[in-house]
Amino acid sequence: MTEISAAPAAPVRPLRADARRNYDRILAAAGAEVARSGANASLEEIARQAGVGSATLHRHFPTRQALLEEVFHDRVEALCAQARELAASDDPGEALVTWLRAVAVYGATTRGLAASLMMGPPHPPSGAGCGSMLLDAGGELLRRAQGAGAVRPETTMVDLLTLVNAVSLVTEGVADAADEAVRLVSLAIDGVRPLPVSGPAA
Amino acid sequence: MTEISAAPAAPVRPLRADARRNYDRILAAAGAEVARSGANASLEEIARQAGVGSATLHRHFPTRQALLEEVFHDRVEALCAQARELAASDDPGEALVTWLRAVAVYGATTRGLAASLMMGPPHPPSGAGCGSMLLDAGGELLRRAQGAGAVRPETTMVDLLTLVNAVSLVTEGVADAADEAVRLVSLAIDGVRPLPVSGPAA
DNA sequence: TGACAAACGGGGTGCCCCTCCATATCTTGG
DNA sequence: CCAAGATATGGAGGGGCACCCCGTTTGTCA
Repeated sequence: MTEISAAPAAPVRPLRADARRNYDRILAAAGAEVARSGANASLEEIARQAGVGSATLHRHFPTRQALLEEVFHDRVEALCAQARELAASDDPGEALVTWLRAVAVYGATTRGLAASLMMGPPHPPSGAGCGSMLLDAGGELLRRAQGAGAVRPETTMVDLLTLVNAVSLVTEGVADAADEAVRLVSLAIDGVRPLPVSGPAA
Repeated sequence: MTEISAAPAAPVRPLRADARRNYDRILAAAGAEVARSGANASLEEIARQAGVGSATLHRHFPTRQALLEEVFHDRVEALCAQARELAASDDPGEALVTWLRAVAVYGATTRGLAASLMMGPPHPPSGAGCGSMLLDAGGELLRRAQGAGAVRPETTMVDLLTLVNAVSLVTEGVADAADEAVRLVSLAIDGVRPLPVSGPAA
């Protein structure tokens, strides 16, 4: 988890040894710097801390988004793993809600993550980026929850994640970000109207 | 509404004529530029388009936030007016929801507004800024809705506006921003769980 | 109308993103 | 083991932006 694993899956040609070393250094520096300053951290500062020239950084990561994507890859993967675990739960409705809260907390406490997820193609993230990973992992949870009748059928994972991400984005950097995020997500999940005499999942 | 009205309420000394002219020009240019490029519009470009030096802009508006606050003042005031009208509705629950949707649409379609509202002091905006204005105006609606039993009593206006703002922020700039915003806000208001046989407001 | 407060804006500083290209470093076939 | 060629590097430079200093101009009012 703390180990930076390696370059992307199948680079047609393996990177030269020194190139790969720099790649990893940049990623490590970026992780630290983004944690400190958020998604707009200075790329030059990252290069400086990694001990490489700024050109090297730009060669490895053509866009800021590409860098962030890689920085957060492991953390997003962890969230996906959690989704897969929760998919085995015998209360699919609660499983989905639990996961959404977890995503919100992660996003609210991990500086830059939410912003990074919003950077890609407008909203339905397309490729194999972090957005799509979450979308896929969560999709399964949503399907099950809907199957169990715990969630309205017209709900989509895109909407849910957009909402959760919006909350993360807005609570990021606040003192008690995690609490705030959980509270807002819970509000959105439960709605603002009073529960009928006995709620569906009370 | 389209007229830029004047300098803030009570500047202890009235501005000199040329100063006031520049103030208004800057505000107009800022409105245009922010509409084009969002809350991060270049301040130098704004000064350029207003035909003033950048120092003049900084003298009138010490921070970006101060400028945005003034740019959006009228539009926020309009939303507050709408809130006051809606406060007379005989269905306080629906009135609140209607207003929240309106705020979301406004925020999603007015580039920079949502970002500007999030810039101030973390979340419970304090002073007499746009955030507080909305908070006050909406507070009345919320109180009535809660009085009518249409909204859970522990809900706060700060949370509601934060949520709505988050949605605006995230949908800003998307093609069908208004639709998207309304859909997400509605989702958050209604919650994700299926309605019981007959919903409270069906 | 003249003197003084008020306002102005050019230009400087420091930071940032991104690219070019002369140089240095790895890798591999002989 | 070594050279030739492919790869990778990073300093320097172009273009922008935010913000401030301070000599100059412009209203204002007695």
